[in-house]
Amino acid sequence: MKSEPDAYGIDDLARDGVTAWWGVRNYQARNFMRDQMKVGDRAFFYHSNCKAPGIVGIAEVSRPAYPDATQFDRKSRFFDARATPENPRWVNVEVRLVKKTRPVGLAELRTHAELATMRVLATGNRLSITPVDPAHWRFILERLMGETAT
DNA sequence: GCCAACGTTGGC
DNA sequence: GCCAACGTTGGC
Repeated sequence: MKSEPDAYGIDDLARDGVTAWWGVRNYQARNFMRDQMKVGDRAFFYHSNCKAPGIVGIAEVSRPAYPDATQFDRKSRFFDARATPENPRWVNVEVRLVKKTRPVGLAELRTHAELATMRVLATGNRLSITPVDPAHWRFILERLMGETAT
């Protein structure tokens, strides 16, 4: 899950403990939240569009997809006139911080052939949420972070 | 700040 | 349904 640290970084999540992943306005990313992300699923927290892009922590889904309130808020930049409470268009999940990790930078990720097919590393990838292959998950956790995969 | 890549919009 | 134009993302 990508976030710009200037907007909401790992330290914000460390402070809040739990946060709603609102503001996603991309259909593919929405569908991942709506159709695939289950409570207890884990995710890498990735800092994007910043000086040192990369993975900085691990988060866990704490609430499944539900309508994103900002789509109904006329004052929000995420307002969507086509969305109604009866027919919401956008959803968000909630995630909690599992732990901060050492930063595993994008450049470092790219050096590992084992991770070459990671979606988040694909050229031109702009999706804020991408699935992580279990083998990639384990590799990063065990080999790059020195954690025990669960 | 630049620019490549991508998703969305809207004219036709 | 095609596709050009546009806006956004995000690494560098």
